[in-house]
Formats: sequence, C-alpha cells, structure tokens
Amino acid sequence: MTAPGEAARRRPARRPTIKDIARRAGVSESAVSFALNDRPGVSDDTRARVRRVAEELGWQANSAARALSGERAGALGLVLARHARTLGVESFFLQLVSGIQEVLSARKVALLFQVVEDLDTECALYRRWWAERRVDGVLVVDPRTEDPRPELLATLGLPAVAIGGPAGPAPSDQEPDAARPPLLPTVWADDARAMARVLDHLHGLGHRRIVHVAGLPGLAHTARRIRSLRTEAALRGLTERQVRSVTTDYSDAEGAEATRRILDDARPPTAIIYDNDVMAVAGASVAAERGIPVPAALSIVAWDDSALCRVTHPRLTALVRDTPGFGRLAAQELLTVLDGGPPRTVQGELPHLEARESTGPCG
Amino acid sequence: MTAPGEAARRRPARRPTIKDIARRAGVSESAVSFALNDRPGVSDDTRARVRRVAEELGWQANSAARALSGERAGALGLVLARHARTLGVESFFLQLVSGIQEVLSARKVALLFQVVEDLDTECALYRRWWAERRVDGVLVVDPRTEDPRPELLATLGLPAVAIGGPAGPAPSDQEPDAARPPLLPTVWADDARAMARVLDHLHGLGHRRIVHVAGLPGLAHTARRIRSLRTEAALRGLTERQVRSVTTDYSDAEGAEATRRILDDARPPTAIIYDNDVMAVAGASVAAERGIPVPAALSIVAWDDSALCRVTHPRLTALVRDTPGFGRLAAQELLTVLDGGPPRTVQGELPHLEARESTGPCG
DNA sequence: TCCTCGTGCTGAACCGCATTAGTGCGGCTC
DNA sequence: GAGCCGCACTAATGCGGTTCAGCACGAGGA
Repeated sequence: MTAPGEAARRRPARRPTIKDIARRAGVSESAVSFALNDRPGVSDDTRARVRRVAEELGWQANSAARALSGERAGALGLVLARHARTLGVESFFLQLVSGIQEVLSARKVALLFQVVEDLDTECALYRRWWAERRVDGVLVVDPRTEDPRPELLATLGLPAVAIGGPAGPAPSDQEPDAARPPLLPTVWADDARAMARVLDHLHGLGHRRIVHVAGLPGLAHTARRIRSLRTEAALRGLTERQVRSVTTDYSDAEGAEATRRILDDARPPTAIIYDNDVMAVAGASVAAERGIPVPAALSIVAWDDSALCRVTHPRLTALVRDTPGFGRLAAQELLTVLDGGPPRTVQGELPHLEARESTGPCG
Repeated sequence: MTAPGEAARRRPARRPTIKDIARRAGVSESAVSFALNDRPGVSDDTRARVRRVAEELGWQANSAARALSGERAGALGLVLARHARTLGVESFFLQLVSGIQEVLSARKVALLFQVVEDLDTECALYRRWWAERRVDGVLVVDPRTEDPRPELLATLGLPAVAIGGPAGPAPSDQEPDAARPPLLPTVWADDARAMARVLDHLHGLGHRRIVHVAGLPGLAHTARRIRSLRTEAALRGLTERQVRSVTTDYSDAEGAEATRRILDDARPPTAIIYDNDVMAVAGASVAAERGIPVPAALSIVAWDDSALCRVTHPRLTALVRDTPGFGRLAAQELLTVLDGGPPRTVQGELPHLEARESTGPCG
C-alpha cells in the first residue's frame, strides 16, 4: 500500500514511442517516422492520422535516439569564460541568452550553457562536448585578438558562430571581412560607428579631453573600440594627448581605480567613456566621492545600458544596444549554418545613444 | 582542390567509439564497456590496457548512445521564468549557475539552462524535457506559495530539487519540514534568522520605523521574509504600525516607485530593507534625488550583495549570502537524489550582514 | 498484354553504448 | 577422472529513432 504521491514517484508515466503510435495508427514505425518528419512516402490521410495519434499520446521524439541515428544532438552550446569576480554584474549575458533562446526554443533546440573559469577550460569543454556529441554547434562569445578557438573548432568540425566581433587578429581595416575572412561566421556590432555617435555627442557638447575606460585588452572588440576612438578623434581634429584609452578587467573595482588615476591627472578629462555599465556606475561613484559634480565638471557615458544606468543619480547617458536582438541574430545564423547555409558575417543593429543627465556641456 | 580550412570543415575528425578501442586493444566491445565503466568482468591487465587506448584515442562516451541505453541523459535542467524587464540586473542567478556547474562539471553532467517568460511556459518545458528525455532532473528556482511545479514533476516522475525555500503552501511554523513535508527536496536559506540579524543591526542603531520592500508576492521566500519580519519585530516590541512590508516585482522601477510612496508618508521610516540589490540601489537613488541624506536621515539595507552595492555612494550595507555555495549545495542534493539517495531538505549557510556606509544611527 | 513507373507502405539495418546470456577454460573438489 | 565453479571474455539483444532497399499495386504508355 503506497500513497498516491509515492506511487507516482515509483512508477512514472511511460513515455510513448513511435512504436506506440504505429500500433494505434495501424501502420509501420517507418511510416510514423515519415509522417512526423514531413518526409514523402505516406499519403496525406495517413500523415494526418499519425499526427493525430501522436498528439493524443503526447509524443515527443526521444532526443537521445534522434541524436544517435540522426547525427543531430538538437542542442547548441554557449560557454562563458569569466572569473568569479566579474561574473553576474553585467546584464549583457542573461539578455543575450534570453534572445538566443527565443530563436532556439521555437525550433526545439536546447541550449547548454556553461560558466567556466578560463579559456583553457572553455576549449576543453568544446572538445568534450564534441566527443560526447552533446551539441551540434556553439556560440562563441568574447572573441579575442589572439584566439585559439576558431582554429580548434575548425579542426573539430564543430560549427560555430562568434558573437561580438570577428575572433582572430585585428584586421587592418574596419570591415572584418575585407582582406582576410574571419575564421568563424560572426555576428558583430559596428563599434566604429557607435563610437562616432558617442564622440559626436561629446564633441558637440564641447568636450575636448576625453578618456575611454576600456575592458579587457585581449578582447577583439576592446581593440576595435580603441582603434575607432583614435580614428574618430583624429577626424575631429583631436590629438592623442586629448583623447586616450585605458584598459581594465571590466570589474567595478578596476573601473573605480582607473577613474581615480584619471582624475588625479594634472589636466583631467572633462568626459569619460566606460566600456560597460558597471564601470560607469563605479566611476560616477568615485566622482561623487570626490565632490566632482556630474555633469557640470565631468560627463560620463556608459557603453551598454541597463537598469544600473537608470538607478544612479544622475542617471547615466548610455549607448543602448538591442542585446536580445543580437542573441537572436546569432542563434539564427548558427541554425542557418547547421542547415547547410553559407557561413556569413552579419551586423547587428546600430546602437543609439540615450542621452541622460550624466552628460552636459563642457563647463 | 580545397583549402585546408575547408577540408577540415568537410571531413571533420571522426569521433572514436568503443569499437575503435576494442579493435586496437584486441578485445570485444563489451570488454571495453566493462573496463571503462568500472564493472567486474575484465582483468586488471585488460582494464588498464583498454583505459590506455581510450585515453590515446581521446574517447568520450557518446552521450546520446549512453542516454539511449543507460536511461540517463547526463544532463540537468534549470529554468528561469522571468519577464524580460526584470532580467539580467540581478547578479544572483549567474552566481547560482556558476556554483551549480562547479559540481556538475566534475561529474560530467551538463546543464540545460533556459530563460522563459512565465510559469506556464516553464511547466511546458518540463514536460518537453521529460518527453524528450533531455534531462535526468531539474533544479526549481523561485518556489511559490501556490506552486504547480512540485505536483507536475511528481506525476512526470522527474526528479527535482527546489532552491530557495520549500515550494508549496507556507507552513504554519518556521521549519519547512515540520508538519507537512515539502513536496520537493529543498535547499533553502534561513530567512528568519537572517531577518533577525538585519533587525538586530537596525534596532541596535535606534531605528524603530522600518519598511521592508519585498519582492514578488507569489514567491515563497517573500512570504517567509514578510512573516519573519513580523515575528522578529514583535520580539523587539515593535508594532505593525512601526514595521511593515510592501511587495514589488523586484525591478528597479518598482523599487524606486515604492520608495517614493514610502517617503511620501506622513511619518516616513528611518530605515528601509530592500529584498534585492537592484531595488536598494534604486531606492538610494530616490533618496539622493530628494536630498535625503543616507544614512543620516535614512538607513538602507540590501538583501543580497553584489558589485552594485559597492559602487554606489554611499556603499550599501548588505546581507551577504554565499550564492555559488547555495548552487553547489543544490546540485549536490539533486545528484544524490538521482543516485538513489534520500530526498532531503538542507539549509544553506546563514548569511551575514556586511555593514557599510548606508546604515547609521537613527538621527 | 506486357512493361514501366510512381505511390504508399513495410522490413531490416544501423547509430554507440549497456547489459545479459552464454562460452571456454583452468583449477578445485570428491 | 568426472563434475563443478568461477573467471575473463564474447555474442547477442535492445534502447528509439532514421533511413534505405524492397514490395505490392494501380495507372499509363507501347
């Protein structure tokens, strides 16, 4: 004698298989397979009947069986290599993931998401996933200037799409697919034009001394933004003494530290551009600490918007990107590649600058 | 004639199978299986030889094949049901996930992580994962007072562990496993004692009028914290007019809005406790807007620490939990259940209060 | 009328592993 | 020396799909 709850735990409902469907529909298992996969070989009548029975039984393909014969795991992978310290303060990744999944879940593709400590572990994970046939492809984030991943993925034959910029050596020119095609199909943002918008804004407000607090030096987009800043500054007649970049690890600690050093300068800048929201908030906090009024004496721009930028006082001017849209685009591209489509390099929507209270005329 | 890169894409390295190992080691496939799975049936000599060959070939079990015969998918699932609005500003989840994965990756178990819009979609996803045999079990977050999930998972026979508190109706007493055992094994935090610590701190500083800006009313831990606040307040001789809770959706917007209403009161409180970091920062920002000095005129406590609390000015006093540790604990429990262990309800480490500049003597 | 062809379906092989039922063999017992 | 047992291993089967070869049958063309 067992309680109903316990019984449920002991003898879970059996999952229906195509065999069950075949029996109930009075056809062979192959016919069922054809019917459910939209392949020719069955009449419309039979197809409809099989579909109905499958519906009734609540059948869903066993992903393992399908993976075993069909060579498709029905899953994609995403690895995030981050130190524990810089984890979780940025809104970027969850947003990205949510965009990715919008596309994937419509196609019943699962996402394996894993956070690891470093790049080596990330590579090891790709190898394991490949050997275990866990995933059909992966989305690669945080492309670097020196990046072992495109090479690795190519030799493994694991389809991949890079997010955020082409991995591999920085191209001499601004178009990533110009001279040397990127090793991985890529979904990227036009950082050059985005930077132009930021500079237009600041330059228009009269700012001439600007510092860019960038992120990790190894990342491809960091290099691209630094390069863009230099180019755009030159176009506006600003020298390298007036406009410069410093790099950090994206953490609030280094963002604050960099800000302190910058403000200690003999001739401190009148505007600072931060490469993420967390550092921008940290920087604003340092300014507040020192009694430097924002934006009267210092303007602040955050690259990437989030609730963070809106809860500080004053609210931060930010470069707004459609991050979920970015994720959708990337997922779409990877699925296209898996379906045999051409590996392409596509550009996400151009970010726009949301001017708030942290930027103002150069006092 | 194809370029080497293209060749690699066309003919990816073949993944070794136990058949390859068997051939090279000169034994049958079954012997290989025995050897690699630590089962009796092969001599130590053969076992070692097989292991060596497997190592050489870089063999890893095909997860699909193993799932198909072994009845184990080798993966767990975690679904996060959140509106896009409240997504990504909290550091809690990425930290939790990173803790979970520490345990899982050591056992070569993958994590399927999915963000969905609402509870119904979450339930549908469990059904699908179950039918597709994608996962061996799931971790359930955000337990609610009225929660359909324990029931659903029980009927599906999908093993699960709840994180953050027992799902299901609130127990009359503070111990969740007292009168009526929770439907799901649970890893939870002792919110009652944590709340006691917060009140100790505030009461000790002389605060008598305190408002608690809680999270979503449907969540089990929200109810628990509200109840705890009442209990602890009563123990200190505070009335319900002096100490009260209001609920929100955890977003910065509602956090700010609630703060405005609270401060508009005829007799506003001298201290506010926020149920997450984002709302605490938003609240601090509202205070700044109104020129209310923190902590001189208003003390602020954040339930859950993050970089956020450290980058504001003043830095926020926060209740610090070991969130990754919580994730590790939950993953461990679920694995134990999967291995046939008893479903238990365990408690995470007690959080401690990190006093910073946002709390001070009641002016 | 015979042959061909296309349609609609079935049977069987296969994917890579786990598992169970043998099998051969050496040693031990009586 | 016959019988038995345990060890180390092999052969066969199945998991739940997909896929391919083949088959029956009716229509259409020569």
